[in-house]
Amino acid sequence: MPELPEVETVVRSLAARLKDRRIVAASFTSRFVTPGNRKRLASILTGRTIRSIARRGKFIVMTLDQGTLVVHLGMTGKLLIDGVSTPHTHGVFTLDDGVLLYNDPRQFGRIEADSRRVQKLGPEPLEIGLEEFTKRLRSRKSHVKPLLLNQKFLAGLGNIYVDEALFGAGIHPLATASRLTAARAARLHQSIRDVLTLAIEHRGSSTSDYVDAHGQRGNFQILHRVYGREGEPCVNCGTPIRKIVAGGRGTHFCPKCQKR
DNA sequence: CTTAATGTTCCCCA
DNA sequence: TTGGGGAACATTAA
Repeated sequence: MPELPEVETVVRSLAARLKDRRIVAASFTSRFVTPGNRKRLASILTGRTIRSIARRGKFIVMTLDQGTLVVHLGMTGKLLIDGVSTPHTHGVFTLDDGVLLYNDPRQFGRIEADSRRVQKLGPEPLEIGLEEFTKRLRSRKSHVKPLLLNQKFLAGLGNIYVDEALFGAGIHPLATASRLTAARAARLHQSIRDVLTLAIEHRGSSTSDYVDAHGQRGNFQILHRVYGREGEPCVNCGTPIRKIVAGGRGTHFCPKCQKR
């Protein structure tokens, strides 16, 4: 479900309902989503008031009157306001007004009361300036696709938006980061901003089961230009979109428009 | 039955 | 230390 635009949409859809709500009870059932002492986590959160909710990279960060609640949605995590409990509900936050559920079939997500993982993140892609972005690219010899997936390099991009951003910039996913010209680095910087901004406007991509906190799907998937379009014609040149594996992930690109 | 899926982390090797 | 490849983690759908 979750890359930067999806997490941003979830945060926006949660904000008004969660601000100043008190957690009157919490319970957790997954040893993967909530590693360690689940009862202790529940007791830490019980009685706390949610002061604010924000996104950092792909993390949802709730600032409490005491401490912090950090949620990562993994691949299939959902936070649902007043949702219905299912066999995949692994977290229940009973609020003074309503209930917040955490559903996650694959259990790759995490619910934690500390922000150590958030502090290791690289810069926000919508905030970093061109100069700093170019400098960071130049210092890395890796292929550009796995580099953009690295959350320490840049926080928030995932498999869909890296493929879309590289297409927008005309850069091959296996291009070497340090060898990109200044002009191509600038195109990439702008392309990342454009694709993320547009995806947020369209409330994220629902390629399979992503929904926001009210169960509403996103619409950006219909505007994908390469992701999930293997064999279909490139929107620019008509060449069939190719799919390879890069950085261990399915990677979609136009072999004619994207140069190494 | 096999494969792939919006993610992260760890391990092995160069 | 950097970087690539693969596996692991759980589950579902094609």
